[in-house]
Amino acid sequence: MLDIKLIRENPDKVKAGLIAKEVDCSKEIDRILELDTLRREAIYATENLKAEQNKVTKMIPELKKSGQDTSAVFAEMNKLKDSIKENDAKLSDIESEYRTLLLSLPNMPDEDLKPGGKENNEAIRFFGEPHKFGFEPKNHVDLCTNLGLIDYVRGAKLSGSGFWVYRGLGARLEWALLNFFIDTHIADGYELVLVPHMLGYEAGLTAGQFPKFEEDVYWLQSSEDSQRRFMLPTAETALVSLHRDEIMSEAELPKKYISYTPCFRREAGSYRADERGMVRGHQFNKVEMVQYTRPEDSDAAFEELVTKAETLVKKLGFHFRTVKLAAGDCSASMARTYDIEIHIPSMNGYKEVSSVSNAREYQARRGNIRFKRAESGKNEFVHTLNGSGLATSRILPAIVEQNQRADGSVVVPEVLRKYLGGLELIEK
RNA sequence: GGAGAGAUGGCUGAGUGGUCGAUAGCGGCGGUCUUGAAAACCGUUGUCCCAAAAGGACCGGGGGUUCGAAUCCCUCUCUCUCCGCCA
Repeated sequence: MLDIKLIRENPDKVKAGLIAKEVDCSKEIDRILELDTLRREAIYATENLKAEQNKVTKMIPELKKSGQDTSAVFAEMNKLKDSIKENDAKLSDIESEYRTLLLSLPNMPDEDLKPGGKENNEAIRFFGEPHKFGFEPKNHVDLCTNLGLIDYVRGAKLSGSGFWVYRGLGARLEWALLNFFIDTHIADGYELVLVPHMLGYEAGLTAGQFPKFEEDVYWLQSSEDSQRRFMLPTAETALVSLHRDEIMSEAELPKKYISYTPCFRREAGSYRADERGMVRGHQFNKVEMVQYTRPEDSDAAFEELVTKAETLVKKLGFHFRTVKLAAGDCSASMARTYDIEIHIPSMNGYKEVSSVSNAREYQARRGNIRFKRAESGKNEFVHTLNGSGLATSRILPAIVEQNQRADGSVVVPEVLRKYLGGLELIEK
């Protein structure tokens, strides 16, 4: 959620910022400004009436005590009550439209981002070189199937397309990756948190998925609306709500969390020929990193998260590039995002394996997540940041493709061997 | 699943219709005393709306009764206890 003061004082700047993000919210913003004025007028009117009511209410016991006739006062109060009710109703209409619109606005992009979409993304760092093969490399679907690591057919049998089954060494390799990630993060001082995989509406609202993207997640049916839950699309949704409606002390910041969860996404209509196999499923495993920081610390935290993700990719032996996303390619809630992409031979290009973002105050405002500044005693919104560290569903195919040998066997990355009983080679 | 009891400020816990935004204790902060600390004593200490003052709102959420609600009624959510069931 954006700060209404910013919108009020600088509507053109906000409009321009969102246009850089390729979202034209000018109409919404104009309406928000109208509603903001109406809202404040209504508050003023209602509060004056309430003040009057409070004043008279205080006098009534004394009038009664002194035996005076109170019926005229009561009649007057009834009239007051009616107009208060009327005004309150008007105010609540205004506020509900106001709030809905305000919640629908995306975050403002950082000023140093290039405007526009994907085409303006900018690779800012490279590490290593794309792997070269002395033979015709196979794609990960064939490799995984031949080696018995992934069972695509039975995945589809169980749950339809977009699902797969990890089997045997494939399952163990997946688990080894998760363990490697988790151990690395713990060593870096992050707290491991295991969260529910089904979340209530408020969590989605805070993270910024709702109200706009309610259709992107899987909802669980329930007869009671208040009990309605969805399967989390990323652990970020849970971790960002961990401190919702809390005021933290300045000393406990930054909060550094990691969580492993499966992630559930509908991915409606997004299949493409080059996204076979495990690149875009409805369920995948991910270790997510989230930080809550003071505003002045979030840039450094962002760099820390990017570096952490890069280090994991590096340790697995991948060539990668880090891409600074243009404003329009950052997701709605985020002020800035860097993607880390690795080269997957069969996809003949780079695929995102981690996405690190700074939401700045956007999520904190939605979820009312604050900290008390020690010096001033004032409450301020925290900044929230998140990053994948990492999603396995693209790492495993990448490992298999990049580490394949001519005979179809796959070399296990060194950092994973200790999780696989020292296994060095996966072969048939 | 059945029966019952609760939800009050950072915590504990009073308050059952009229200066109650709320008694008290603990904790926190500031001070006195002390070489320093502890103890003791004194003071202070919630959040939000509004540019601010004035004012208003907030005693789990929502609704109602009343001139007036933390207090009465309805409803939802959550917590606890007992029984049953399951792991």
